[in-house]
Amino acid sequence: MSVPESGVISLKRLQTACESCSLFQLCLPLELAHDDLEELDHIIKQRRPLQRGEYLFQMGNEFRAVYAIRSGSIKTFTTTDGGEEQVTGFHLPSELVGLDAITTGNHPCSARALETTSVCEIPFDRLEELGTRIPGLQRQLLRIMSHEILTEQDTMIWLGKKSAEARLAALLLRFSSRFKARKFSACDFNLSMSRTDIANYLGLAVETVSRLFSRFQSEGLLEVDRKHVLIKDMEALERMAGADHHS
Amino acid sequence: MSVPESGVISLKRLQTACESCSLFQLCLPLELAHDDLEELDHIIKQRRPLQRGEYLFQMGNEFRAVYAIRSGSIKTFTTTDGGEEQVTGFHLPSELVGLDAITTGNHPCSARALETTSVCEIPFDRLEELGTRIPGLQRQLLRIMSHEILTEQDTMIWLGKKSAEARLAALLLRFSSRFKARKFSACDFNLSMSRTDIANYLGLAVETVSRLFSRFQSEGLLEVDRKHVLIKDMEALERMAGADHHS
DNA sequence: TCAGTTTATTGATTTGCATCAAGCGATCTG
DNA sequence: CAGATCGCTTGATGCAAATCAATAAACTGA
Repeated sequence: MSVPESGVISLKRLQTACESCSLFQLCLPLELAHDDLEELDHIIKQRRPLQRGEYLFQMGNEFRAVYAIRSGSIKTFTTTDGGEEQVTGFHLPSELVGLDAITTGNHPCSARALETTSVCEIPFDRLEELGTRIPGLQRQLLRIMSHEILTEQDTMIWLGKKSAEARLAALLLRFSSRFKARKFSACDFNLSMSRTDIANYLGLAVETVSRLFSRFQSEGLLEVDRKHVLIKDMEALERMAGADHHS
Repeated sequence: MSVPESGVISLKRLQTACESCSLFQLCLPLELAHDDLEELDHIIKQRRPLQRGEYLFQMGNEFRAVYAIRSGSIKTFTTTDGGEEQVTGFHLPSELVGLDAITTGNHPCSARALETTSVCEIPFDRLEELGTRIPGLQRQLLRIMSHEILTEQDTMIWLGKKSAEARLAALLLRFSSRFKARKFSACDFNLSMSRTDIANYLGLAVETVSRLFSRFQSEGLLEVDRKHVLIKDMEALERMAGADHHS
């Protein structure tokens, strides 16, 4: 299937996109009328796929659009004063990236492809305008943002209250449930990001993450092979992820 | 000034409220027309002030409204599986509480007054409906949520990458700039929350926070007396807050 | 295909902060 | 007003995870 560098995608293609979960987060729970769907289609642009390491946008760039991931994966990160990188999130197909830029008008973080990644661009001013005419769309946008706040609160708890093993277990479970939501296997998936990125996101050292993977494997909780993970004892992981730092 | 237990507040009162910064976050940047302001007024309800320790809402409660703080302060927190409390935020006058409940329809955290606190209740369904008619209002709502996401990303960086001293310094600076935004002194303010709450929020032990306050004072960075803080060397604090964990 | 680079793993050592312990002032209560 | 409880502070000790160090394995590109 050939994809134009940038241009309106057909309604048929949008529907296919929804089905293949790529626009799931914004469209599916909405049950949009045919006309609304067509309107939404007209403002969405398909972009040339990004190669591994390419930037979707960089910190400080002007905010014009949000992006729905169709396939592949993205990491977002900021660069601190000291030049250190802090990973703020991993983003999978169906999810929306860039919503944290609304207030400031500039992207507060950079977004980079972790593998070959295909995204749709949704100009924000047009989405906002469309939202005033399609109440369900506006509401869904608020929902998505509210959900993002929730996820981040969860992450804050990991970082503040949980041990290294609990954090990694929790992250793996989060991935698992996100894959499951897209009807993929919940136990068997690939990590497109490096150990360094995982460690960075979890506020740990690479060595610690590496050791934990080894330990989880030796304890029979899972199998890891490079980027591939196979969860063998989901319940044990859940117990581990739930445990508070000291208890 | 007597306040009805629950009822429509007058337009005049709403304007006063905006001026006194209590609805700042939602109204002020908006420059609403007189008619719009009146509409907004009709959906806002003044609630009886909360006493210290009283709940505004509890985790699991049905989500019906967001709350704008007029005076006082609120802490939000979740309770983990192990019964441990995790403070997720401190909320000052002019700020909105409860936006994280939109997705789920139930409050994911509890909100409790840290001191005598007066709030306005804004039924969410009516706010949403009003937003479809006043585009500026809808946009402001998105902005506020986006800003909340940003703040939390910041907090995640504190927890993941910063030393104990950097975290406390950063929190004090955040308070300082929030007070300043409300045209209060940026250097001289009261902390309505306990050391335990601060420690909890920052992912530290109470003892560590206490030691840090003592050290900051002995180094001449600030003066603390019970709940009162006077920042004496803002730049040193900024340097401290900016430093990465290892550098 | 082979040097050069990046990424992952494992071991030894250090350290920042939690934990344990004890004391003190303030507020509560019968 | 005495005893209990709570919030805060300070000191001594222990441990989880960072850091340092070394090697292996996997990519990179001429």
